[in-house]
Amino acid sequence: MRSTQIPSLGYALLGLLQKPSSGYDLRKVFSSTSMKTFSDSPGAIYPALARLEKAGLIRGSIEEGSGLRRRQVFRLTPKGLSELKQWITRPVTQEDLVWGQQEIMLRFAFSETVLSPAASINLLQSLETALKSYIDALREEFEVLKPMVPASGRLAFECGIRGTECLLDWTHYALATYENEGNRKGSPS
Amino acid sequence: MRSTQIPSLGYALLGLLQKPSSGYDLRKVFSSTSMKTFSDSPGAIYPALARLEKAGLIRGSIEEGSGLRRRQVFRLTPKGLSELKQWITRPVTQEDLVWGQQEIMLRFAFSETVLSPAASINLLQSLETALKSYIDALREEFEVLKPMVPASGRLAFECGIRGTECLLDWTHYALATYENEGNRKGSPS
DNA sequence: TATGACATGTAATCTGTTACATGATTAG
DNA sequence: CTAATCATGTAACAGATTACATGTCATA
Repeated sequence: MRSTQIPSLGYALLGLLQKPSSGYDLRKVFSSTSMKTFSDSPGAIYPALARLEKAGLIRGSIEEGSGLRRRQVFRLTPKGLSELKQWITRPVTQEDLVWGQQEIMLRFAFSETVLSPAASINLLQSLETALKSYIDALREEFEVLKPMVPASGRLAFECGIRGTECLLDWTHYALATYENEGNRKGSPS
Repeated sequence: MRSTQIPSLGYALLGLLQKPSSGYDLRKVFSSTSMKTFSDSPGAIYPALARLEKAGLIRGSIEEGSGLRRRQVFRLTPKGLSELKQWITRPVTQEDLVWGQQEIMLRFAFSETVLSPAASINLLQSLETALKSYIDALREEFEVLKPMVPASGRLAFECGIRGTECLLDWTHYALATYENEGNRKGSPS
């Protein structure tokens, strides 16, 4: 019951298309950088691009400049940019956390260039709020679960809690980083 | 290119079927506990159970005891138990880490009851090794990436590194826990 | 001119999601 | 008797994976 109609591969593509790219370029990003969580297979990317184009979020144009091979370069449309902005701006829900941090991080990674540092800070604050109540919920569930499971089960659950706490620490670190940057800009050099 | 033919829902079901359960019981586990990452929808679970039964890994039998409703209870077959053991015992690869910690934690959570505390310790040690080299790889990639991306991109990447380090800390904590338990059992009370 | 890398795509298949359908039992 | 809940499923569809197909260009 995710509130999204576009799967996260779609948003990853929209985000990367801030810089116009071909399908092949995008595949290389997925296979070479540590966005390997996304598939670099043509059978995933080309259909996804076709869907985005059909939805009017991107626009492909065949590039025939300097004796190159046929290469279709995709660009964000205004509609696509606005969809991307909405996705980033959306408040972080408990559901987002349950389902995984990956998509939240993707939103954050794109937030600064698609919108602004202020938007990044907003997203971090929203994440911080969601994390705090999520950690409380996990701790409560842990108390209930503790007597019912073997040591490995308890430890696995604790791993989840620790990971979430670690993410919360990171949001504080990230917010501090933005504050320092703001000060450096704001104060006379 | 995951080395698994059975999707992780299948293994989650096998693990839970250490205790014989109906499809409905299993759905309740997914919806009520924090295994919400798995779908609790009948359209996922019943077909998955049917596949496992077809593969000979579980066996369903209709329970007609005390005027109950029709209820099919599934049990692990010897083949299913052996498949489950193999899945847990498999060494942790870099691929497993890229794809997400979730499945590794599931393996660990089941390890103690399906196999033994010794198996849990083995899995932790395998995870530790994989994490160390993965963290090195991430750090290297970070150095390359750092000058090319905006602050939010750098921070998102750092979040990944920190999360992985946090997981490594947890493996040490978990190993220490098992050592203490071993001592308590081994030493005179 | 043949080989391999570039670039794009399609087809078969599998899994999961959503929504609906079925029947049995219990509570009011 | 009727409504709600238990328990099981199915059908239609979306998306990903794998493997294959196609054509272009560079180089040997």
